[in-house]
Amino acid sequence: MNTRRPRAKRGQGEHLRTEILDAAEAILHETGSADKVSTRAVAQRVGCSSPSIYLHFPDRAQMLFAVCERQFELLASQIRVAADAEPEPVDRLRAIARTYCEFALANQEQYRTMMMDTIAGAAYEQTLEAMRTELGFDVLYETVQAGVDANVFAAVDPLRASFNLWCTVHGVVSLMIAKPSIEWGDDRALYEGAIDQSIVGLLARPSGPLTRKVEATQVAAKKVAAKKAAAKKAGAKKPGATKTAAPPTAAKTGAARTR
Amino acid sequence: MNTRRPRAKRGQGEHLRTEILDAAEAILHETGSADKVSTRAVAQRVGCSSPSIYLHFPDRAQMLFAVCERQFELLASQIRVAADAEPEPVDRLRAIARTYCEFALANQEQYRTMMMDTIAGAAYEQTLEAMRTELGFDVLYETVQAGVDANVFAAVDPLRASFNLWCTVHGVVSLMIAKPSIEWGDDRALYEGAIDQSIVGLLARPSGPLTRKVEATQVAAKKVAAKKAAAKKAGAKKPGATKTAAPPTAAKTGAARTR
DNA sequence: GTGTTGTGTTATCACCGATAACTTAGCGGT
DNA sequence: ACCGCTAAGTTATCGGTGATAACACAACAC
Repeated sequence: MNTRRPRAKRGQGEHLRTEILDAAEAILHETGSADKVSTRAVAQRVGCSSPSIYLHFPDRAQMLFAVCERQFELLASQIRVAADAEPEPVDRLRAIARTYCEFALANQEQYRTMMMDTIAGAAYEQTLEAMRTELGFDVLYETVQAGVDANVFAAVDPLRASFNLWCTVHGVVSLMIAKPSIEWGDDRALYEGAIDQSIVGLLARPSGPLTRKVEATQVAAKKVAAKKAAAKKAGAKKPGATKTAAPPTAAKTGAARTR
Repeated sequence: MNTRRPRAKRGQGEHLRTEILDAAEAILHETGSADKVSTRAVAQRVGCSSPSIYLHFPDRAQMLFAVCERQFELLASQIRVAADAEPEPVDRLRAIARTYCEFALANQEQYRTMMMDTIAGAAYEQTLEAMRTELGFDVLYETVQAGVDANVFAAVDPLRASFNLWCTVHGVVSLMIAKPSIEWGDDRALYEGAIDQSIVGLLARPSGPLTRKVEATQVAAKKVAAKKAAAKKAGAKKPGATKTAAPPTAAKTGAARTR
């Protein structure tokens, strides 16, 4: 209204930008719905007028993208850390995939806007290219490659195998995110099962020269079975991660809009 | 304005409903973007006023949902037909998955709104339950079950295995749909590869009592490898299926909005 | 004829993203 | 000390959205 926002100093125009991002992130977190992150809502929270946002972002979409990107920057490092904690390719692969799933379910709206919405256009193409490293795909690829080299995995094309694993993992979390009203059961058991099965499919076949590897296959398979049983028993969900975005509320209130 | 729409007879209220659905479907098909299917646009095309839509649908979302559901009704039968054409479990599974992918890529916007958008709420929960049959999940499950019974597949939980396959397939098509600007290469090769790898992971291990099945595994694996090579060579896309919805155009023109 | 009600309409609200045109504070140059 | 440029915001406004309330009227039952 009348209370003008104190103007930033000459070089400090960027400050409002981060303020906008903070506000948008807060709204996204509170409402659990990207739809609610409107330019006006953000502006009101920041304490500026809505056109001011266009001083720093060409688009509402780009603003939202920037918000999500901030979160996604953590993903690669999380994956890297999780991967480095496991020396064996199989465990390493599992750790990578698990971290990816946990991240997606802990940041559902961010994951949705980045990975399940179009938000395309020329500006985002290269950003998505960059996301290949942000998503930790490199780590995944390296791990598969290492597994193939060590004859732990079958001699498949590592790029293709990595992509397929990515697809599976994305598939399960995106379904869970897109359809929160479905009775999925234990989230964790669900994606762990999908991961396990994908990895099993990747393991070296006994056809090769090494019969010793057959044993490895068997061991891994047994491990998988045991894990499944354990997961099935544990009815309780992981404490913090899944419910951050509160999807049911979002579904009732906000999601009736276009998206 | 002044030209009132000729009112339907007493019992014929439903007629406008289908007219609305037709118009919405046409707009969806022409623009390639669900965002463009606004109540006003539909109303204008039908030749009625926009509030009239609310006579037949509680929501814009439900209207869109009804449009997509009409398309999805074809999926189950398509899957059933494709499955019945293949007697062997492996081929059957591949046919099911392939049909699913082709459907998704041929009806991208419908697939997106049904499977990648929240549009949740109480009304859709049961509809999604019904979708389990609409998606042809039953056929998939039965096939996996049959394969397990015939010892062609490993003795995994068929439900879980089916779900995992569904996840993989959904993962690959949803990524392709969500990110049309990425250079995916040959669409078909992509999802065929993912399907093959998933199926290979499902095949019976030699550990079982039947050594004869090992051979089957080998044959299938070889088939997969051959297919991959062929797919890699064939730069041209399949003629009809993939391009119905014309995703690149959609990305350029319509999809710049929020979604 | 006279209600009742199905089938619509017009008018309107509260939003939304985006742009044009205007303000004003801060800083460099003279 | 002043002047002007421009960065950093503003107000006003446009066209569009989903949704609702209040009204109009034709068709049918009685």
